[in-house]
Amino acid sequence: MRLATWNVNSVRARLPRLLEWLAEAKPDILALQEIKTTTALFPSAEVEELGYEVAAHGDGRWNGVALLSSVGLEHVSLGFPGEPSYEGEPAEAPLIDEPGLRKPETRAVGANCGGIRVWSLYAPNGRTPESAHYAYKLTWYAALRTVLEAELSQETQLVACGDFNVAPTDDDVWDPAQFVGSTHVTPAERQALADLRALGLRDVVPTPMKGPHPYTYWDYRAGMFPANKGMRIDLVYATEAVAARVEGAYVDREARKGKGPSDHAPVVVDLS
DNA sequence: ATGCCTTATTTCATAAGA
Repeated sequence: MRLATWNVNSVRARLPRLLEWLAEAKPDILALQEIKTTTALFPSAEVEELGYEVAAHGDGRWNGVALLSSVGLEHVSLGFPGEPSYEGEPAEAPLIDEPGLRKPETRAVGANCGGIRVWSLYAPNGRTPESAHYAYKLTWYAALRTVLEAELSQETQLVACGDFNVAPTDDDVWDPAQFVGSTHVTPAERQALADLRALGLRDVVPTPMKGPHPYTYWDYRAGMFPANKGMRIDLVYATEAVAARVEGAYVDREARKGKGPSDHAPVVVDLS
């Protein structure tokens, strides 16, 4: 069974490349992030034509996640219980019934696929450590931890994957000196990842395919990809039972090349 | 080395990304 995760940076802008990649890589399960469209406008028909069932969770211009599966898609969760909403300024998100509370952003979708509980996750960016977005990021991680802990008491086969927007170690950024004072590398963010691993989840580190670092993201600007100045922020966190099934894992950096790529590459994991 | 930002929208400018 082949499972993959890919931040596509707009599923509609990326549709030709997504369809091409699906036909070529043939994942059984694909977790998508930053679909940047609504659930209704997700190109489900095109994907279903390739044999996938689709669970999409998007609310417009930002964020949005989806799960594609050719091995079943059951018990779909759009978001998760207790998922926080961004409560800082500006007040962009729609209000829900309770005064002052906004609707959670579309950052998580879960489903049971081929005997595995799978989550496609898009963690908040955080912007700067001083920002309300950063506090929200840590709150979101704490809520995610609570939900995964509950599910792990029931499930042995579970994968939480996606764009975590945190580089687990200094080896996971092209130049740690460039990231001093930035998000993605702070002790609190790395602790949030460590707290997830402490639940019994293992970081399935992919093979880079080029160079020593399995980066998954390269900024569009300034030739960062050709220079291989990247970050490893797209992660696959798997239970011990799933990790024991891993036959191989790699970063498909070919998908980052050419015309109209996402700024992230897919992470592909093969399971027995 | 596979190229020197890209996306959707409140569109010809802006906010956000990480």
